[in-house]
Amino acid sequence: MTAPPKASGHASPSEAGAQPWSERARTELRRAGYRRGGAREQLINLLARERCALTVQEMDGRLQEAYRQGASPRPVGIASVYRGIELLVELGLVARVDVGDGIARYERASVEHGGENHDHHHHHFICDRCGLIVPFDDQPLERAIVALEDRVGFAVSGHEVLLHGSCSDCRDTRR
Amino acid sequence: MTAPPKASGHASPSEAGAQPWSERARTELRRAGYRRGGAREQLINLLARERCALTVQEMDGRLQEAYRQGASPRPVGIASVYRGIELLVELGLVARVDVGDGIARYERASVEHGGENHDHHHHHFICDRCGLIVPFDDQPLERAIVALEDRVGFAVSGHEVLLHGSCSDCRDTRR
DNA sequence: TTCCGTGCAAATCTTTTGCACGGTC
DNA sequence: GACCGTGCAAAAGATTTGCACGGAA
Repeated sequence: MTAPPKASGHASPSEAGAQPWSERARTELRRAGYRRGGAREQLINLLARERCALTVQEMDGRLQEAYRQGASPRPVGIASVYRGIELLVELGLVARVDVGDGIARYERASVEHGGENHDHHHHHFICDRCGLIVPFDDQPLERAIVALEDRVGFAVSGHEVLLHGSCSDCRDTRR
Repeated sequence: MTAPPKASGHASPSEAGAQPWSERARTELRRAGYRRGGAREQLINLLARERCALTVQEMDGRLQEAYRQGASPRPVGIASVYRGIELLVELGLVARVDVGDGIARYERASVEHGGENHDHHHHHFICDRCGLIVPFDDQPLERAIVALEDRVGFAVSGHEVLLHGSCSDCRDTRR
């Protein structure tokens, strides 16, 4: 857990309009009292570009490559990736997804507050044989979960559904 | 992935009757060609006793304590816990649950084949503030997932639902 | 000018692997 | 008697932390 520097403004999430995720992320960071920095900025841009979950290794790899191609003045350290991700998760801007292989993955969180602007809310199917991860969404499932959230005695802030099994390729190739 | 020693019998799951989980586990292990061993046996008994997810550290701690109290001739090494768990997961007898703190948890898997004997199938609510894990089950949710499983183009062998949020204690104690 | 954000390297923690011995089949 | 299962210790990864410097406010 990180201690916010000084937290100048109010802490409630902004109106969460139809603005792109990267804008929302920058706004929330500033609102929470964080300064702007090069590594964090590159991380946001990277996550904004991706739809589905990435590992820290993958993020680091892409940032290294961007550096090699002259896109940034200095290399982004992997520690900064971890620190940036941790912060974004704390602020609810990024969701962590554990598919069961012991490596954490992260993707931008969709806006869930108003119910509108589900800017790509989805869940994951995992092939336990080859590791393939396929995103999917399903409205009936979402409805069932929302209904359930009201019934349980907790303040639910997010949910995650994982389907494990075999993808079509692996099913055919019966080992 | 572990290579089965010799795999004497057929590999399909047994009829999965109303027998206790520990019995089923021992049967499946034998059926898959594995021998019986002290550490594995103690691990099965431990998991059979627990309803919800345990970390490897927790399992190891309880086995150490059992040893100190003379319940076993020699201490169970943590490597054997990892190896035993891996095997049980492979055979579908144990399910891995990742709640998002980077530490793997394991609990016995319920029988899902016939639909009967759901011997404690459940999902988890996680308090992201204090780490509390609360199991819950919900029939409408299960129905939605089963319906979805038929619709996706994969062979789904299991599913997991995680609700993140704040438990009543943490919600009251607004930090 | 102050204090935060960052890169680098070391430290920590979880999980895996190598090896030799004792037990199961 | 052959080969598997296990404990111990070392190794391998993933993630976190300490520290000094450059940049944002």
